[in-house]
Amino acid sequence: MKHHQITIVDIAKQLNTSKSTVSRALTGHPKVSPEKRKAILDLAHKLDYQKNLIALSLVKRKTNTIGVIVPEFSNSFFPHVVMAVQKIASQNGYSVIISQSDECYETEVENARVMLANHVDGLLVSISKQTTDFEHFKVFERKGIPLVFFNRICNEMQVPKIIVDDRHGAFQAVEHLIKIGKKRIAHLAGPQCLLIGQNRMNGYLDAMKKYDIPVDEELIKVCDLTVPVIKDSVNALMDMKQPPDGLFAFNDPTAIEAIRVVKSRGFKIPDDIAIAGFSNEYVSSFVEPSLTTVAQPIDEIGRCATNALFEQMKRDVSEWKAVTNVLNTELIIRNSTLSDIKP
Amino acid sequence: MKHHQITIVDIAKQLNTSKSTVSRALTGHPKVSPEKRKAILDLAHKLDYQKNLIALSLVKRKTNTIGVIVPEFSNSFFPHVVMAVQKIASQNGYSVIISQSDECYETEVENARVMLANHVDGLLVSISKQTTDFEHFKVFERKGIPLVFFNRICNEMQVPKIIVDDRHGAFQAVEHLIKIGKKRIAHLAGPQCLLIGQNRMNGYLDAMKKYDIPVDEELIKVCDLTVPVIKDSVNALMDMKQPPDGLFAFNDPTAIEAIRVVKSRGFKIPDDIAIAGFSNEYVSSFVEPSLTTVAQPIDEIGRCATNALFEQMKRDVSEWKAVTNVLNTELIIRNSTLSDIKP
DNA sequence: CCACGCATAGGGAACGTTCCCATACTATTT
DNA sequence: AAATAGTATGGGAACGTTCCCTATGCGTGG
Repeated sequence: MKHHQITIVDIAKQLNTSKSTVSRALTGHPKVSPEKRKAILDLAHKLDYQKNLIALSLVKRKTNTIGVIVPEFSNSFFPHVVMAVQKIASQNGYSVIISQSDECYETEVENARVMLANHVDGLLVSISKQTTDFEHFKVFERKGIPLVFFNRICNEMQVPKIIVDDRHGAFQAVEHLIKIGKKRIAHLAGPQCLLIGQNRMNGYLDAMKKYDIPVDEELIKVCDLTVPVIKDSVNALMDMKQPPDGLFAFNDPTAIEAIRVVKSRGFKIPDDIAIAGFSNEYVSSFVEPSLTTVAQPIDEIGRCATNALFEQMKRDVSEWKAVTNVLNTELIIRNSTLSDIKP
Repeated sequence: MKHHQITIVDIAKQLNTSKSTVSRALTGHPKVSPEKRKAILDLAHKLDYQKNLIALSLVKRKTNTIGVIVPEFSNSFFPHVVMAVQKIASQNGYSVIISQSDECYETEVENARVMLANHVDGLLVSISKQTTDFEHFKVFERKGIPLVFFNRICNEMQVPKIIVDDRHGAFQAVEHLIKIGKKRIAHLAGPQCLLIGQNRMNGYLDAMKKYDIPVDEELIKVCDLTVPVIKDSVNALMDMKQPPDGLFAFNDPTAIEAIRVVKSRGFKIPDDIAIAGFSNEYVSSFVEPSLTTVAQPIDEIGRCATNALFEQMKRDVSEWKAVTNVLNTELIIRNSTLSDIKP
């Protein structure tokens, strides 16, 4: 015994009218007599009638759904961005389909395929650390589906991008390390295929250059964001004859892992080595010592990206804009770079 | 100039065949000649053909989508559960629509409405702290759409439920406080409309009873999970003539807030007051002192809930089961209840 | 009294797919 | 050689909605 869904045809039959009239009444079309409208609305309510958005999507060729592809949910950054996205989307009557690439290229391609098959009206993407080919996103452009990158962007595509000023943020963090008197400053760099990896490294180099500190290649370790590699890198740094007295990490999870290693080896933070991260994860204010970091305007990133997407969706393909929106970062100084700890 | 979507009809026309044959070739139906199949598959690939899942959903009356409604994403618990859900869903060829109620009843009702309109094939729910009426979920039962509650459940509905043994977990935490010698143990309780609020309170009472410690009503403060209320409650406790020497909090964020207040007033943890939480948030191992807490099997909750939902979806409405799956918790002892801190 | 305008209502195509049924053709069996 | 079985193919309904087009009925002005 199949469950029958109530449709406008059912309502029409019961009221001896046509599905056209019922449709008009339900969508608030003016040309329908008040009595009939009331009868239809009442019956619809009584029967728990729910418009079938699937059918509507088919005929309108528009799903009122946007997709979001992010690398992962394990840190606080992306869930918080998604929160902001969902808020704006639902204000505009849109649903959100979220998927995670798990930092894996193949999964990302599959995610994109699912988004396409589900006919999202627009897509927000922050790419995985493995992604270097963008064919799976270019399909969207060809099909006329707007795309907006945020945080981790694709440079070779002409679409709106929301990023923070990673280079300047990194510069600020390293400058701060220099200003508190550190000389040998190491950098745990992120994947260099990610633009943010390059930019944060460049910020590091900018600061070193500005203060005439020679860059020691040995002090720059490119990591892939996995715990074992971070551990090895930090151990290698601290094993040096002249270990670093300052450390700027690609992001907070990396910095926190570095803190763990450094502490377990008996070094004092920040006196032996001062450490700074990037992204101001929720957890960063809680670690011991609390982590100096570069904060990103998470809500604003989500809002800007979603708004940019909706703007794009309103426009015809021929009028698509490709502005890159660079948001400001803020250096947050905490105990991992402050020697006089207040209670 | 509208963007035209490639359909099976386009492919059929180009190859002088019918849409039926194209459909068969694309779905892997056996009765199609090898040459024709190859020609169709090749052309489909060449044209970037993407099956329209919307049309498919309409004809199959099945969307291959499940919905998830959670209270919020601001802590790590729900995002991690959602990760597990998505993993299993995508393994089964299902997409996931996620929405947050923001702990607000009205938003939850709206979320449920959207899920219904999008015709999800099943729904996973953890209710908001305000929810006491369940009409918006009962509609799903009436429409034959399976529903599974997890973590924060609805007792009055006969559907599968995945919970942890909150009562026993709370008991373990409080027993631990008693065993390390604490006598005046306070409880920062959660909303009593939530079953987990009641159960954790009961676990607290169980432990007190077992060890013949009289319960002082003044030591039980019901909170609503907002920071100001937690602060006030903790301050009130510490202002008492005889302040508590142990504290069991409804969840980790509450416990962490309590740690902040207690520390800022100059009390020593755990010597003056030992503190335990519930849920083992990611952040809890990083706070100073690290927090003793009751861990929930996050992945398992997500997996069990999703599997239960898929089981239910396979069955006819008349054969729906309503088993409640109670998962075990684990007490994790950290420095907030350990006086001899190792380096 | 008839033509006309206007308001309301109904019929039916369209959206893109699947799947049942019918048809045409080929191969097998008696 | 004819009947039969089987195979590949095409036609068309169905899913639930919107919206264009047409029909009906009514009142009004010439």
